[in-house]
Amino acid sequence: MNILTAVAWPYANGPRHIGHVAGFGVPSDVFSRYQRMAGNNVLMVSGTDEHGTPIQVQADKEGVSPRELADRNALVIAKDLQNLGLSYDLFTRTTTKNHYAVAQELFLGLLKNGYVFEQRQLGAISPSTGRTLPDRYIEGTCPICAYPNARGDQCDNCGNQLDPIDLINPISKINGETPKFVETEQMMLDLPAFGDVLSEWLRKQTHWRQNVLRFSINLLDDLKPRSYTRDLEWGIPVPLDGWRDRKDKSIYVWFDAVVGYLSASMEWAARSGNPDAWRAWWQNPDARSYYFMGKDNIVFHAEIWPAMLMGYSGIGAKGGTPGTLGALDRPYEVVSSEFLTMEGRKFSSSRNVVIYVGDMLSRYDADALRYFLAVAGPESQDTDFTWSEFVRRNNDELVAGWGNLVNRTISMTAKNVGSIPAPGALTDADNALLATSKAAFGSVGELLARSRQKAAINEVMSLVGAANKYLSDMEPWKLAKSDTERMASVLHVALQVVDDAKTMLTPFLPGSSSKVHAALGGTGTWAAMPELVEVEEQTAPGSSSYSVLTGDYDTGARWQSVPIEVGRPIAPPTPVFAKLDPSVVDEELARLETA
RNA sequence: CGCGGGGUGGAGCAGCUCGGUAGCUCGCUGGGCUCAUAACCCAGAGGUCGCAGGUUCAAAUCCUGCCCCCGCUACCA
Repeated sequence: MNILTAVAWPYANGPRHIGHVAGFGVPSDVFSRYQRMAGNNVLMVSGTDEHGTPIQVQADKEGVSPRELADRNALVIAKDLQNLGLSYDLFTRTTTKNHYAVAQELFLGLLKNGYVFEQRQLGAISPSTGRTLPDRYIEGTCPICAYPNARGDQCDNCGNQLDPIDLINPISKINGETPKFVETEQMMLDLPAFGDVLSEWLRKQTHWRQNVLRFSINLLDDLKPRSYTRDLEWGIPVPLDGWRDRKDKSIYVWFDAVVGYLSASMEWAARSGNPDAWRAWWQNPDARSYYFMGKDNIVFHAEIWPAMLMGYSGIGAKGGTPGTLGALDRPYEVVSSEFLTMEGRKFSSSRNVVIYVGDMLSRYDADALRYFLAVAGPESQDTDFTWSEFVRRNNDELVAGWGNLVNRTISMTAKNVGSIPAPGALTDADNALLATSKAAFGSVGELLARSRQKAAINEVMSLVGAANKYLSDMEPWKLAKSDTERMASVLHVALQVVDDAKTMLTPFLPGSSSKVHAALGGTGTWAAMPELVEVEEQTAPGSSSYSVLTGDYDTGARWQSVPIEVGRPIAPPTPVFAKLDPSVVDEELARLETA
């Protein structure tokens, strides 16, 4: 089967923190790596989301162009994701010519079918720049309770939803000036025209996580036309006569970002040498697309993006015909995570309640973080990241459970045999453990296919526990002195289970599984890692180059138990995981307070 | 009555759809083992499943009301 893993696009206004990768990064990579091992044809795409007001504002503050800011942050983010081992087939950017063209094509297709219309709208703009001032950038006195620091969209004091124009003494949070409320023309996406088809479609998605589905269906009650454009230069030009060259109009960043899934698929296809290859994931009833994100993105992936895809394909209250790309498939599943909090508080860069991915990876193994996020991440409810819990999970579960099983098994083998021993006659206990191990591929695989990653990794870890217990029961270190033939059988069984567990842990812990693969005498690449490469625009040779993540992940690793090869040399192992000193908890907490 | 999630032994969670004397990982106490990164194995202590009612032979699980925490409300994942 063809599987599209569509990963939310990190916004390039700064480095990403571990909450971001908990939501979209690690889960999507675990999923993709599993699907590839299961023999499916995976296309995993994403990139940095680089347009919009926050980047413009940040760039102004730093005195650079938005493009320069985006260039810098895009590279930082791509490197972080690379170091985390996220196996993107293509991680690109929204500032490519290809993306501009595809985003504009979607807009025109929707326009042609009547789902986009022009409307004059009252909105706040900054008098000094003429740019749209989003609601949350406006503050003022609440007209209801007189609270002086009410936000443009809501009063934090009385909880009422507000319209910024009603605020008393509104000011811009960006530069303190008084916003101007003016009527400007915008292109609107006619979301109500998709109410019926969205409702019908959503109600069929019973395989989605319950909370995601409920939330999505709930949103249908309040479908209003949404502005497709903004008064902002830093965005994709609106491809219409009279709009195209205007410096004060562009496509709204969200409507450009979601198109990235499609444009990145097309860019990947072009780079692979077959420009039509993307169609196998987008125009194929046998293909499935899975979208990974944090819960704040649900509305864009369960409502707006499906509406755009349907409208472009000629589905909706106004009918229509597919655009020149042809009809496009909707998401098969929107896999949304909840939120990770940080020592009990919400992540906040400005208040220093934050751990950046780059900082984390400079001090700890990628797999230590990946393990924590897989086993304790916000899969179906908000969860809290604490340093003490991170250290505990690492030391007591990853190192003491899995790392030690690998270490003790391989050490004994190296010391007593020097190679993978041939088994003698197997006992009931031997066969029982082997059967448990083999059966786990089915149950763990099924959980992974359904994105129940916590349950999946827990099941593998309980196999690890069973193997540790098996060794305790069999005491091969005693057999080394009394019955080397029996010892050989026990070690053989244990090594087989270590090999199986290594395979099943590969989606979660690709780096350390590769080490275990090598320690068991395996050769070649076991779990491939993404590469950062410099590329040129396909459609515009000679234009400026940029960096993308890509890779060849077809390593031959398969989701199955492979009989270990008797006679393969086994050397004394080096520890696969590092135990963390408990003092890092205090060190990190101090870092949070002072930095 | 804006929406959603949650409140289960010291910590983090599962169980709740389809009611039947509470489970997992870790920690703690005691013991064992010594191959292994003081790792591994066994045993034990520890919970009236947020509160109050109700339905039922039986409720963590269903119903009603209440309390508390978190997130979202469209540009902070």
